Amino acid sequence: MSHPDPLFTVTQLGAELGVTVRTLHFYEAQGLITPRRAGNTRVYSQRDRARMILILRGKRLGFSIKEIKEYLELYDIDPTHGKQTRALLKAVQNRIQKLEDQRHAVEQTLTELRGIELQCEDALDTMPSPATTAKAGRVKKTAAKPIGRSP
Amino acid sequence: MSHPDPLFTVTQLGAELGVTVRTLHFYEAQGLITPRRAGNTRVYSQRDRARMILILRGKRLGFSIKEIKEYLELYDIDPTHGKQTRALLKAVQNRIQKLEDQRHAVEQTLTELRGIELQCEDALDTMPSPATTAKAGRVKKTAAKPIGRSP
DNA sequence: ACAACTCTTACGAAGCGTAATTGTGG
DNA sequence: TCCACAATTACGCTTCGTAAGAGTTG
Repeated sequence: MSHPDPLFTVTQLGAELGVTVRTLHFYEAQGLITPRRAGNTRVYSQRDRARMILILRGKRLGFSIKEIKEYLELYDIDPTHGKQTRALLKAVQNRIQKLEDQRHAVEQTLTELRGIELQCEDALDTMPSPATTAKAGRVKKTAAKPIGRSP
Repeated sequence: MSHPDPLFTVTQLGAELGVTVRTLHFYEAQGLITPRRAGNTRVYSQRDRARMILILRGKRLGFSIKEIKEYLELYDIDPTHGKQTRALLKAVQNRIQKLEDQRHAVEQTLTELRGIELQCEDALDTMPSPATTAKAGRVKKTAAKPIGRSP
């Protein structure tokens, strides 16, 4: 019962959580955490640390600072955590939808990029080598056009 | 032979390419396009239009303005388009790598989000309904805790 | 005196959106 | 005179990184 509430300095908490001091300051300025002060110096409690962990998790999952803040505010106010859970569920489902869309976009872009990759390689094959202006065997004359015409 | 080089105004070109006037101005400020001027008014040529199409394609594929600019500069200078093609190939391969990484991250995040989604639904089931403080049958008492413990 | 922190203030970056204000041709 | 479009200037948004300058504590 000697340490019911260990405290941290910015640098300590930052090091423990793997974020910079600037980040802690920033989240505070955004109203996500409100460490107490010893005079002018910030002092972080366990509760601040816990909130930071929630915040960082939210970030990993792609939520914005604003979204995370709203969530935390619900969390603070609603004692049953009912509205809070429902809000979170909605947010999570929205996020899932966005990520699935994004996955589609990534797939499409990858496909297109691989096409261009092939065109480039093909063009380089059908081209005299950098210093060897004419010597190597040019094999196939398939029109190269690296970019710009196709789609 | 009446129209060897049709010209456009900002609004016209913007409409045709599906971008705003602001975008055209911005790309010009970034040095990607340099339309001529009729007095003070911008006049876009076919060449400008062609460059814009290249630019927009680059954007679709996720390249930055700076990358696109470098590419266009090579394209302007190198007559054989050799260095240009090799540079493009590298850039494309880098981009492919990044997108594959991103795809991985998206998959992971989706998995985690679906887990949280289930936890939320579960918690809401195991919880008295919003106004019906106690009446419905609470079935399973699986610890709910929507977020925060199971990093 | 110096190292090691801490604090505050503020510009930078990416890619335009969104005014706000001022022409200008018809 | 009024409309429609053109131009310039510049702040806003997001999430911190990166100084810069100043104070403190041991």
